[in-house]
Amino acid sequence: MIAAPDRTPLTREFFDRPVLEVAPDLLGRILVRTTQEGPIELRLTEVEAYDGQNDPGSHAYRGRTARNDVMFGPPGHVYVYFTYGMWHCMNLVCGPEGRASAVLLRAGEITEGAEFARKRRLSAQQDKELAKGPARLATALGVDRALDGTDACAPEGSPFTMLAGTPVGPDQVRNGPRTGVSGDGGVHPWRFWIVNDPTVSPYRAHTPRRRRT
DNA sequence: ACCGGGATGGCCT
DNA sequence: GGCCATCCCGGTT
Repeated sequence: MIAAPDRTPLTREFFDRPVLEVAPDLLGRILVRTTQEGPIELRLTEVEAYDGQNDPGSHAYRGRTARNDVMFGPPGHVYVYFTYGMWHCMNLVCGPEGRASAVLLRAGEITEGAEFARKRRLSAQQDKELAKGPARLATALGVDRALDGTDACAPEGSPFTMLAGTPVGPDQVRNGPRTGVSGDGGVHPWRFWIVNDPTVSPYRAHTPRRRRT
């Protein structure tokens, strides 16, 4: 018997904890993204922690700006950024307020509303690729800067709702260096994923862009 | 598995 | 002014 996922929304207190506690605890939880067409549900399988303090990899490392403003606000809200001229990625702000820590949502399994996600991810060959990678995840869920600052501790029917889902035990969690983070040298093993999950994105070390010829 | 190209905003000098 | 970015994709080996 497999217990049905718990559809109780996560409270703000859940996010008002140190980011290294929250990040692994998010694995197996369910993000509901309610779009115009209908709800899409994503079971989180891979995340990364970013701490606003003494973390050169964090967008908040050099202080508060218009772009990262939401990270400095209350926990449980969504920080969306735009990168590489093409992509959006989404984070969940953690506590305490003002510390500017956040969890990057790197991958997940679409458990509901895949028909809506497929329309945004036409290049995906299989459903397990729909949200395999942070920009793919944001694309599948129709997330852009317009949703920056949205509360994820909101009732179902709101743009975002985090549900308790089915947390995974410590034996199912693995961790390692963060992906694509410059200036980190892999010193922070702050990437967390569910062992052997097919939706987890492959590890890529950071490679500096070469100038266009 | 491993490349290279794509594209633009943010932030530092 | 100029670098580089919490990356993806398609082609090739």
